Amino acid sequence: MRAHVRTAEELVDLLRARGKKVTSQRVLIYRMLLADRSHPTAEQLHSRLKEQLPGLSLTTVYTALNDLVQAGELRRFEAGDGSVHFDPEMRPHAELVCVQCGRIDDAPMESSTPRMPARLQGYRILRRTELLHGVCPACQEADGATPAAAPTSGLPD
Amino acid sequence: MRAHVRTAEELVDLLRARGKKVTSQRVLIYRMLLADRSHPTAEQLHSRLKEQLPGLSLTTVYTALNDLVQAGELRRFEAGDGSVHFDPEMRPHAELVCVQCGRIDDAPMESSTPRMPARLQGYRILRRTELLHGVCPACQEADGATPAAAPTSGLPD
DNA sequence: CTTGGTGCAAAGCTTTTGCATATCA
DNA sequence: TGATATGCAAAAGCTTTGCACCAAG
Repeated sequence: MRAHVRTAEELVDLLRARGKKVTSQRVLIYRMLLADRSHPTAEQLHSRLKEQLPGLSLTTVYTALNDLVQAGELRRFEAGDGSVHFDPEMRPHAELVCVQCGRIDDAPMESSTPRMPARLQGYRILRRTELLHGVCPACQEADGATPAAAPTSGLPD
Repeated sequence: MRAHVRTAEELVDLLRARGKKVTSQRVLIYRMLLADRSHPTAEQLHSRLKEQLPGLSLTTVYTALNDLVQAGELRRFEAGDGSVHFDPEMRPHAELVCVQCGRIDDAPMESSTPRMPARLQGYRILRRTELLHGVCPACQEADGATPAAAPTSGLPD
């Protein structure tokens, strides 16, 4: 089993291997993706990329992203509020989604099992997505005065 | 902590308690929801309901569903392909999503923990959604001749 | 030169919104 | 009566599609 692409160079190889063309747009898009751990939406990615390549179209971003998802090099998930996000991290993990500000972090899925059975109730399981909705540290503070939410002392974790 | 609504009568009480009005549409919608374990989309629910109440509008279905979700009596989730589904089952469980036919089943989340920490990486966790994408039994058979996928003999389930 | 990619505009879907009317409390 | 719900049509937001042009192999 091949490891997942983690550098722009590997992405170029991947494109070639799939009979795709290495365009400046894709190199840029993929590079940005790999450098970005914020789980951007297509739209967010596009607006960031336009700073470097003003002519870049949203359509192009979509097709590039879709290609990568199909190639199994990019994870696509819906945050639960209708927004669609992309994550180049392919190792099993959960997504921490802040219901207030929309921020998303990866939760490395500690020792507690990445439990993904090969089969369950007759289904052949292919992949797993775990979303943990909650309130991020920053929003807890912003909510201010809620001492019960973010006390400095011992929490019933 | 109150148990979740499980009968149409309880739903009527819930409506009253929230200062809502008990309309024939809502009673019908809620009844249908409770009887349906197929994780319907708003559109599916609407088309089924129209058989009983031809005049029912999709808008009304949406508002009724949104109310229930807000009341914490209905779970809303995105299947991963853009479709949005509703599930009256509020006990913690995973969703088995067939990537071929779109069927969705609940996975009771056996003994293996409904592990939902109160906190994780500083986030205060409110709820958890687990999606298991795979191929359902029917589709495995339909894919036919794939003996490795759906043998008639002992499955390593 | 042949195939795939890009960019633009238009089409498609799903969900929400505005508003007049009907209904429940 | 007074407030909420309903239904319709229109608006919105996001993603895909059709097509002419461009660029990589």
